[in-house]
Amino acid sequence: MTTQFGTGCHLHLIDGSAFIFRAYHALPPLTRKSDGVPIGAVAGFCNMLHRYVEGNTGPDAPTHVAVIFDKGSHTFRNDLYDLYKANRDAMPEDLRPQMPLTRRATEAFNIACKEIAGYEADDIIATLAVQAREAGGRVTIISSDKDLMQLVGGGVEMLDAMKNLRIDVEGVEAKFGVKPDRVVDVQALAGDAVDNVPGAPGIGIKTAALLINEYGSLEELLDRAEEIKQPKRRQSLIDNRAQIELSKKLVQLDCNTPLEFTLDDLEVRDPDPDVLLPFLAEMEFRTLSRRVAEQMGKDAPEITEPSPAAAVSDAPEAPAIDDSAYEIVTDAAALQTWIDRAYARGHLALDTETTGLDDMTADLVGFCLCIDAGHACYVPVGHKAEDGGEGLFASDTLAEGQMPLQTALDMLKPLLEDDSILKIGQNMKYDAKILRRYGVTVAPYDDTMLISYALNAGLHNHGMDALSERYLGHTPIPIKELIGSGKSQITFDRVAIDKAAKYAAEDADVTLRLWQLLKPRLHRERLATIYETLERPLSPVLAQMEVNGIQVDRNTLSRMSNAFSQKMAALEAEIHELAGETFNVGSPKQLGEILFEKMSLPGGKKGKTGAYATGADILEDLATEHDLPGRILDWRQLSKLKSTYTDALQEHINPETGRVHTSYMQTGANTGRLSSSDPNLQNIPVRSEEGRRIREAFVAPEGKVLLSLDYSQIELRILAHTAGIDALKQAFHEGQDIHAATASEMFGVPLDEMTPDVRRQAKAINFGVIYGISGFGLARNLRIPRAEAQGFIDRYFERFPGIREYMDETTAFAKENLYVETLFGRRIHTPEIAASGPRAGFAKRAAINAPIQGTAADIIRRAMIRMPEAIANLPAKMLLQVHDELVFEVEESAADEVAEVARRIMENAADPAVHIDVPLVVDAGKGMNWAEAH
DNA sequence: CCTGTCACG
DNA sequence: GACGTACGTGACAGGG
Repeated sequence: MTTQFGTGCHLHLIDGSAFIFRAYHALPPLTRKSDGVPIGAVAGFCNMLHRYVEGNTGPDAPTHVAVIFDKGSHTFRNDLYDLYKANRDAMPEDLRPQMPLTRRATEAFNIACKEIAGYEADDIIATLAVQAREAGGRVTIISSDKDLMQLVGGGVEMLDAMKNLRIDVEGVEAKFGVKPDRVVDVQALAGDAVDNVPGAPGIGIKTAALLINEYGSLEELLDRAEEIKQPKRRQSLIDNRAQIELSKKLVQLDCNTPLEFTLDDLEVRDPDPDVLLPFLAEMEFRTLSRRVAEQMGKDAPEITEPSPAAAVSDAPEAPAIDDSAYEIVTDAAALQTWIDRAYARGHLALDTETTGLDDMTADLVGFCLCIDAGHACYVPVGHKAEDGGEGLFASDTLAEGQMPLQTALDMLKPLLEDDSILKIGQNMKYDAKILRRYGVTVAPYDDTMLISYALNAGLHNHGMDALSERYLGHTPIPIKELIGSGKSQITFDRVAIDKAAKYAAEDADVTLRLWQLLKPRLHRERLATIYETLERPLSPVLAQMEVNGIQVDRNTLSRMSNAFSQKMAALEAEIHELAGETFNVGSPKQLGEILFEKMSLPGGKKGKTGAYATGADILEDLATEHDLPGRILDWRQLSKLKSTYTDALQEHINPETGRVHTSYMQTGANTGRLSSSDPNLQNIPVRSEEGRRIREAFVAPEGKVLLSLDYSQIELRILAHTAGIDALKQAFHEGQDIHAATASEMFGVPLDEMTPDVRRQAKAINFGVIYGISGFGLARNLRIPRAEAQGFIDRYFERFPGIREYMDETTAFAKENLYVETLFGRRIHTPEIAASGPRAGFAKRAAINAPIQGTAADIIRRAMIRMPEAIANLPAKMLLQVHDELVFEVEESAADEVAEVARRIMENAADPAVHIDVPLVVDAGKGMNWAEAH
């Protein structure tokens, strides 16, 4: 029995997003008990819907109702104005996964649930409201969004559900000073900070209303702007005409949204207990389930309390990992089935297969999707036909039985970019960068590697094979079985499709299972905040930095290589002369024999392998005995610079971009530091004059400069704060030279009488403290007798007793918990702390160092995560991170402004999560190259 | 593949 | 009382 919508009908239109955000902010971050999935917003949303349904009685009750949602963040307004809503904060990470659940909740309450890609909920509401009004019905829009006020009148009203306040034509006039049909004109003039609608500068709602009422309409006003008496207003309108007209287009709701349903489809329906109660049970809403069941005269559904044992078990039952349910997708219809399944589920595991390991150059060979454990599909798109040949003779034509690449991309793109669909990957930065090159921006995504790192840094590696073996008891197919290794290695596009499919599908399957297992642990182990604030959001930032790359001048490097070659040849001749024979200068073994056997120099010590140690410290000691060790040191320095830097860096210049693109490993260091490889741009020389010149090859393009900002003494500042050392804190507050201040405090030398040597010793002690000082280590570093070094340490602890306390407390904490924590709560596991013997010493020092190094790492991560938004409207790119330094490439004219913006972000990066008792100071430099900027 | 060496923070 | 020690990384060359 359906009623044709018309006179006497009453349509309720609920602004779904407003409900969700209200629910999200009203409730604490609740999680579902059984698996830790965040569920607070869904709970609030359901309560609001329930209360709403309950209140719908009496003569004013709706005959038709719909909840309208936004879909995706990109709408036609973004095409009009790319900054539209650009100042909105990103959706909180724990809210994203709840979005699809709110749709399911609406359907469970048997309320029509509508959204249309590319349109805001407001446009759909506008279209429906106009249709209903034209059909002679009444409309109530349940929202307090002022953008909807333009719709009020002629039977359309708004209802602020929270304040239970009806807004009619008079209400709109009270708010905007004009009738609803002129609201857009006022908004166009006044602009809107929330939505980033520009409007006319200097004109607010009051003035706008005044002008519109005087001239009748915005168009009339703009045409007759010259007549305005107030010079400021007149000028603003004349100067900003285009911007005002654009603003009007942005605030004007679209009443002609293409709808695939009619008003009749929105008729009020009673909830079906067999749908609603199971849903509430699935969400584990105990109170609401009971209440709803009671009202419906049904038994409350059973919600089992997860047993504590189940909560800590790492291996829930899942189907065995085998390839029986892996499917090769070769046509659009089959792919669409998988895409539909992903939409229904709200998440999917994704894996890409490519021709290589370098995500800047590798080509796509196939995609893999997994939605339920054990069920995965492989979509081959780039496999080459077999023809028996290899290398030059290998076929370049595509193999049969694949989807056209572009078709697959076009179909997958909306899914992979959909805000409400979570993508899951293992090391997703790689896949995201590959897909980015094909025009697909994967978001939002979870990364099992990063989840594992947040949970278990220090316990094990976070590669897929290690995780699969440890948590699933399954050894994935080694890639070597497909592509071989060494000289005969082939690229993935030469692998037969059926074999590739098994490998790829297994990877996606394993990834999904790991996610199902590890993700809930984040909440259970109270590490969700670490993952959500320090890991997940950093990944796309790093991806962008890697894509940016840094320009490296090949000629500079090449010239340096030649110069090094010549000097090395001269040194080599000299070395052979001094040794009395020719030998391989680069062989420590041969060198040791020459120094300690042939020449019988003192101090020859053999290591584990029976070879003499010939490290720099030993050669430096020997340099007083003979000329040879010094020449070896010089040769080694040049050899290092040439092989690792001036030669190798040239090989890393990307031919397409002319730049060097490093790869950052987010899980590379246990403490939270990043590591950099291929090439490592975190160890470019700087300490020696000769080495520093290599930084001259890192340049800015014409018209731009490099900007380098680095934290000054960040680890010592963190130590002063965490250990609560008042003398050090005060020194930092007063901006003193911290090493000199330490020396003064320790040795009683007034600051103005400080000698460089005493300061140097204090500096070594300060570093020693951060590393977990030992008399032996300090003695070796300072080249002083061990007793003397121990004396320094004793005196240091006497002057700063808080440091010893910090060390004792930290090691005690580590022994108790087998991990230590940064100020932000990042956990670094220290299982070795329980060991005995020399290993315990290592573990103890690592445990002392980790919270300090790790807190510094957390701080710069926070700065990096905030940086893209801070510099979004500046001509600047963030290129590199070197632990306490960030390097930017900036248009010359904006360099100083960017420096100040970035400095502010870096200096305040700990706030508001942690208040550091000591100011964080950032030094900035700029120049044509990295040497000048640093 | 492992070890020694050395570049960085 | 002896032992071996500064913390965290990655790249390269030599040598088995």
